[in-house]
Amino acid sequence: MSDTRARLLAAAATAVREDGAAAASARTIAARAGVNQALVFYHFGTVSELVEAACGLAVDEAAGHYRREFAEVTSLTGLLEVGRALNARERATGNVAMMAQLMSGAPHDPVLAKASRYAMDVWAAELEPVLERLLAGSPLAEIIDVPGLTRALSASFIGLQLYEDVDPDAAARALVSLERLAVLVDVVNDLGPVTRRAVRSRLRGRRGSASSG
Amino acid sequence: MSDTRARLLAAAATAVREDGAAAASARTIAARAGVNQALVFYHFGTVSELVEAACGLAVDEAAGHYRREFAEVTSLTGLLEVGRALNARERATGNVAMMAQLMSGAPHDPVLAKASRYAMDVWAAELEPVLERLLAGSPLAEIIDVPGLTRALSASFIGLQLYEDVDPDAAARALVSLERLAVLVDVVNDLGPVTRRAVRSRLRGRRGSASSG
DNA sequence: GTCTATAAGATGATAGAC
DNA sequence: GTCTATCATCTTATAGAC
Repeated sequence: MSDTRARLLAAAATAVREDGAAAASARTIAARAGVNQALVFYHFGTVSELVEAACGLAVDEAAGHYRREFAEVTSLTGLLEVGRALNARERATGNVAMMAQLMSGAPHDPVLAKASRYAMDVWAAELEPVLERLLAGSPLAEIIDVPGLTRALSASFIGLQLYEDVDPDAAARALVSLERLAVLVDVVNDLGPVTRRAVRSRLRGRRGSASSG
Repeated sequence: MSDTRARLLAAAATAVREDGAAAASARTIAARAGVNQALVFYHFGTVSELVEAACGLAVDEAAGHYRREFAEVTSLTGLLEVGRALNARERATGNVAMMAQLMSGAPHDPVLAKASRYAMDVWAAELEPVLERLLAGSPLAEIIDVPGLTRALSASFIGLQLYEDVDPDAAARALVSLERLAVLVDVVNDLGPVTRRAVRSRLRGRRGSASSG
């Protein structure tokens, strides 16, 4: 890959992270890359397509880092700790902010919508099999839709990232409380036979009650 | 309040909802309001300040609608149903999309950050006392930080709103799976004395383990 | 309070020299 | 592949007529 292309891709990801999707123009990106503005259009056609390519690469790289760690997790508590480290690292690198910016542009830019969808799918593809494995055989398996929960978690972290720029203290507290909730799930998941049966029968009775009335 | 001011406020909220915060310029807002572009600056100083005022009003009005319903809720399942109706309605009116757009502009615009914080605080002020009341005396009260959970829920819905424009089917599934999780919390909350004690002791043993390990 | 006109600048995108 | 130059259009914001 040509040097200019690579520089533009790196600069575009940084621009989205630091300036936001709305301010990631051909000129600001090119300035970051140290190349001429017209090269954005020569190499990528439109600004959105450059951003799409750049964020796709960034997401691929980021998600790949955790494949091995995810594979080694054997409990929900363990997943929680990997998740905590992952979240801290990705926030520091700005990848979550990048995804949040991407998604905020999605409603009015089909190319950014496509890029956002790809990003969410990549992360979900990493997380989903882990959750599937950890919840197998649990009383929760009957009520929890793993693909759905995977997406809910991913989307929640996007929302929390945006909240962090709005009210850092409140966002940090919110994150901790989500982790507490995960501990609850873990506890229910690991109950002894008697308690387990009690919870299970209650879950059965309630299952879908929120949907049906 | 003058007619022009009111028209600009209504138009600004609509512009943020439908065009996105990035495209909500003085000209697009004024065009929606049917007034001259210069009046944005005469009445509100800057575009951001107009947007802030408009979204503040929209949030006040939206949150107020649910005060009575929230007050009448007596169970987590009941809260879930109010939440379901609330979510459906606010999505339809575009208020969640408006908040998401507001928050996406927050990192690079202090005025939008202030508006976002206000919006989150208004909703949290409605939801927090309800959760506090419903969880009082529950084994969960020991592990759940209600203010934190309130913010986590609010932020999660922002993330889910953004996800909806990216992948509607996946977002809908994610929402359902969050509701299922709420049923789990409700079940644990309503356990009989024996099961309750078992869960409680396990929660105690685990409490904070995610933080300390 | 509302308008026109305008300043000063940013934007996406293209043409054409090299 | 890279550059300069340019177009048409958009932006925030202000000055000043009415």
